[in-house]
This record gives sequence, C-alpha cells and structure tokens, in this order.
Amino acid sequence: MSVSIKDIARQAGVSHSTVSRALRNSPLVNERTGDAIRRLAREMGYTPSAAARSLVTQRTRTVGLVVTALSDPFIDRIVDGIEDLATSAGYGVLLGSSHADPERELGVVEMFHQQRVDGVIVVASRVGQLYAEQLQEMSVPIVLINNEADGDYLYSVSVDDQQGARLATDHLLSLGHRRIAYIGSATRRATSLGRQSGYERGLREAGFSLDPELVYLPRAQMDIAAGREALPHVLEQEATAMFCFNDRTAIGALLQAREQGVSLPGDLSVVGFDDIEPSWYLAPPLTTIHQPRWQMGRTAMEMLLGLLDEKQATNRTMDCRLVVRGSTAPPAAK
Amino acid sequence: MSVSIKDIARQAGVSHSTVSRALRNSPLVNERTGDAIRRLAREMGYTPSAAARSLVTQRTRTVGLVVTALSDPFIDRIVDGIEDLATSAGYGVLLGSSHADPERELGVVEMFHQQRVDGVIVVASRVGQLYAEQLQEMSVPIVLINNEADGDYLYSVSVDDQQGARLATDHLLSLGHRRIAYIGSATRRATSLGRQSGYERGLREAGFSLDPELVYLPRAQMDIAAGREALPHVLEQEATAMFCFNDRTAIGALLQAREQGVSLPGDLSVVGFDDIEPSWYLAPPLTTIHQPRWQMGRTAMEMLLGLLDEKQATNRTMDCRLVVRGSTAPPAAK
DNA sequence: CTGTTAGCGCCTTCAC
DNA sequence: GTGAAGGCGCTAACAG
Repeated sequence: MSVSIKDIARQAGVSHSTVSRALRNSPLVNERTGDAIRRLAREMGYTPSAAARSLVTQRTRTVGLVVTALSDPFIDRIVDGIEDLATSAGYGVLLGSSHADPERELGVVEMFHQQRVDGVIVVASRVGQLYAEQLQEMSVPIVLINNEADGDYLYSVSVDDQQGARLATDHLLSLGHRRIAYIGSATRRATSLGRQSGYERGLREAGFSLDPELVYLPRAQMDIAAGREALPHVLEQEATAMFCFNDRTAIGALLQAREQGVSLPGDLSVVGFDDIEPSWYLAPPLTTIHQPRWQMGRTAMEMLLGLLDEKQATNRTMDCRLVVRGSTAPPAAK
Repeated sequence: MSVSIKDIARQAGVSHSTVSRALRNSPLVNERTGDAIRRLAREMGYTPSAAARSLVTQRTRTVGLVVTALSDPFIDRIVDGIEDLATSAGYGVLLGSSHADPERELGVVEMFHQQRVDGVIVVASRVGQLYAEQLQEMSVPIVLINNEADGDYLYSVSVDDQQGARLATDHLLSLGHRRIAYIGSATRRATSLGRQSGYERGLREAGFSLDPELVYLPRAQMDIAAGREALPHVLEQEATAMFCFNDRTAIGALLQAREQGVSLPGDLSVVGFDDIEPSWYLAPPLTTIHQPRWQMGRTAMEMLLGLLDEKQATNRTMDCRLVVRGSTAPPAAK
C-alpha cells in the first residue's frame, strides 16, 4: 500500500534499521547516508505508520476527549483549547460524545481503550460509576474539567465557582441590591452548590442575612426553560436582582421578562455565569462571570502532557472575571 | 502491559490463533471452547488492540475530521451529527482544527496520514491547493461539507444556497418589500455568490430589476463587524429589507441598528442564514434560513461509510427551510 | 556506523 | 476444529 521503511531501505541499499535511525535523526548514522535516506523518504512520499510505531513504543500519541455534546457553547472553546495544544505537541485527539447517556459513555471509553489512548480528558461530566471504573482499568492518566464527580482521585482543572459567585454577588451588593436571588441547576448539582455557597458567603460577609426563599432550584432540565421558570418566583419574592447558575439560565429569565413586560435592568438586575458568546449581543447585554474556557482546555492538556512525561501534576483551579454589561444597574428607588 | 490473546491462550490451554478466531466468533471453532475463551477474555479484562489489528487489516476504523474551529456555532452541530453516526458504526473520530491557517492544515493532514485514517471529512473549508494534494496522496475517500473549493473531484454534501436564498427573497417579496439588499461575505466567496445568485433570481423572476447598489460586500473579515459595516450602506440605499449571508452578519446589522436607533423590523426587515441558536432569542428574534446541520453531518458520515464499503456515493445537496420570526415585517407605509 | 534478530498484538494461510 | 508459521511496519538490543 503505502511506502514503508523497507521500501526505502531497498532503494537506498541499506537495512531498514538504518532507515529507521536516519528518519529519527539518530546521531548514530553517517550524515551523508542519513541525508540521502531522508531525501529518498521524502521523494517516495513516506509517512510513518503510527500504528506500527505505537505497537512497539506502547504509546499512541493520542488522547481521548469525552464531552457531553459539542454543540454546547460552553464546551466548544474548551475543546478548541485542548486541540490547539494537542496538535502543537504532536498529539491526536479522539472525540467521544456521551450525550449524558451511560451506554454511550461506556462505548466511548471502550473505544478509547481499544485505541490505546495515552490519556483522557473529560469535560463537565458526572463521570458515572461504571464509567470511572472502566477508565481506571485502562490505567492512563485522566484529567477532568469542571467535573461533577465527588471522588478526587483524579486530576482536574476547574473554575473557582465560589470566587466567581462572590464576584457576582459583590457586584450586585455594591450596586445597592439587598434582595438578591440565586437560581441554581438541578442537573449539575455540585457546581450549582459551589456557586450558591459563594453567593451565600458574599451576603453573609457583607452583613446580610440569608433568605432561603431567595434560593430557587428550577425543576426544568433545560437551562433556558429553567430561567423562564425562575423569573416569576424571583419577582414574587420581591428580589431586585438575580444571579443565575449560567448564562443560558439568565437568558431564559431575560426572555421571560421580555414577555411579561418586566424591564431589565430597571425592574430587575440579572447576572449570569460562563460568558458565552451570545451574552454580549443580547438586549440588554448580559453582565456575567467569565470563565477562561480556552485556557482551561489548554491547561488540562498541559497537565495531561505533563502526566505523560511521568511528571507529577497538581490540580488547578482557575479564577473567574466579572464582566459588567447592561443587565445590571442599581435597584429602582422606591 | 494489558492482556493479549497470547495471555488468554496460555490460560485457556489453546493456541493464540484459536483465541483470535473465538474472539471474532468464527464458526470454525468449537462452540464449547469458544464460549470458554470468550468468558476468559472477559474475566481477564481483555480489550483488543486497534493498532495491532489495523496493522494487519490495513484499516483503522478511524476517520479524520477537519474543521476551521469548533467554537463556531455553525460547525458544532455538524460535528455532533458526524460523531453520532461514527460512534454507532464503531468508528473513531480524529479531530483537527485548521484555524484557516495553511500550516496547521498541513499539519493536521500529516497527522491523519500517520494515523492512517480510513477517510476524511472536511467542514466548510477552502481546501487549499497543497492541502487537497496531500489529501489525495493518502488516497482515502474525502467528503466535503459546504466546501468553498472549485474542484468537484471529491464527494460532498452541501446545502442548496440558491434555494435557501430564494426562500429568503421570496419571503421578503411577499411581505411587500421592493428594495431588498443582499450582504455577502468576502471570506466565503463561493458560498456567498451562491446565495447572491438565488437572491437575484428571486428578484428577477418576480419581475423586478436588480440594483447593483443593493448588493454589498463588506470589507470586514468578522461576520458581526461585517453586518455593522453594512447597515449604513443599506439604509443609504433606502432599502426596506436586507438579506444577510449568515446569522452573525445579521446580528451585526441588528446591533448596529440598535445603536443607531433604527427599529427592526419597523424601519428595516432582516433575514439571516444558518439558524444558529442565538437567532431565536435575540430581540427581535431573527427570521432566517435553517440549514439542517446535524443531518448534514450525519449524511456526510453516511457517505463516507458507504465509500469505505467500496460502494459508490453520489453528492448530496440538502434543502433549507425558512424560519419566520420577528425580524421581518411588511415595509412601513409611506 | 551498520546489519541482524526479535518482537510489539493480531490475523491468516496452510497443514494436520 | 486446531496449531504452527509468517508477516503487517516499526523500534530496539546486540553484534560486528
């Protein structure tokens, strides 16, 4: 099929090991013959076979990437960051979507195993029991990004949910808001709880008491629907501001507000989390907590590369940044 | 390292060829021993090595996927569609972003070559000269999605730009608009031209003459900036409606309109193309031409699978659908 | 410096 | 039905 080192060896009149060496620029080979071989290889259109190589080196220079779905504005940039560094480092990225379906997840992991990926990165998943177990079995390093699992036996990079939530809360507080609601997420409980606790700490440390009625956990599964669901409740509690689990939830609230004729930020200030692209071109543009997603992806890949070099890696948690836009303002004077 | 068929063979007291056969459910092996072997394999946690297998079968059950960038709301769903079918069919998907950088593209192709992918799918790229050449060299089937290249020596699935543009134009026409502008894209010329010609045909067949001044090609590279740039020009030409190359361009126009105090759709109707997620929650929600992106991804993968089975494949072009939302209305009576 | 030999894990004739 | 032998393309000792 395609040309192999043997073909080159024959042409060059040397043994295939010499070719192998020459191609890897080994100093053990005569410069002249080396050059000749490399030239020949180029001329003959030689491209090494990763499969053959990894069979003997026991490394595939390939990493597996598990995401719930790529068509998630939160995830795509992370993947971009991962892919970027991976490519630079000469690693291939094998994609696997779980769609939050356990069976699919298993299938993906199985595939990774067969492909003998050198490492795995998992983005924003719950990492189910089975799943984690299987991953353990392949005994390759695994880096989790913003994971929802409890076990901390794995490497991870995550955003500092508490710190981010503090930023949001303090911003609202400093604008003069006193009744601030928090809208959580039922599907990503761990993350939601982290943000909630940042919110609560913010209020407490500012000397305000917590009103449990101001914390709302929507029943809806989809974020936008959750935001829509939350709005009436928030209004009922006479909150003047709401901090949402993520931008999509905030967008839901925003849409609902629009429909109910509630004006933002006049009647209610809203802040989201993530800073997905649409945030800034909404009306009003969304004040939100920016997650350095691209960086997180890169960092995860960086950790993985380190782990593959036998080096140790320490978990990283990255800071968020407040992005003030049009959806927040001082409360209406009453 | 991990358990191989030899290990199983030793345990089972048979030769590794028998194990190999048993694992592939060959009828040539005694049912009892076969079962025993399969059970053993499971117990020992055996997972076949794709590398070893492909070395002999000369197929990797892996496809390469080239995208410009994943963090493109247009692309992500396509990738989802591809990945979905690929996984079901037991194929792995190797990711490669080009970032529209020729050097990166070459690198990606080289990687695919080394990995000996069985086929390649390229999404919305220009497929540069070098690039295509390299791809040819690996002599594997290549399916292009909405490509910008001229050569038609490759398989492709694309959306019917003309038909989509007709939908948009006819919609505007039927609302009573007569001065309708078209905003193109300088970076995706071929696609833009396709849509432009649909627009022109629509006008012509409705019996209206074309005003070249109503066709505007922004200089800005980024779509949103392009849309912003286009708006004043469109207004100046006293158009009552504009059809934009894509949703992002439309969004740019929308933002600019907001800033200039131009009301949509009151003063100007706008229709986009693509139907990316933010479209529907903008204010006003965007009337647009929907591309069946997930389907396109799936179809591309379907074609590729067919090609890998030696079957022939015929290029497919898919229809668009008009989605009427709030950004279009009859022109203001004057 | 270079060639020989062996083997990575698997599949596939070809004998038995 | 099953085993022995060879080879996919490459790297890695081990001799020269």
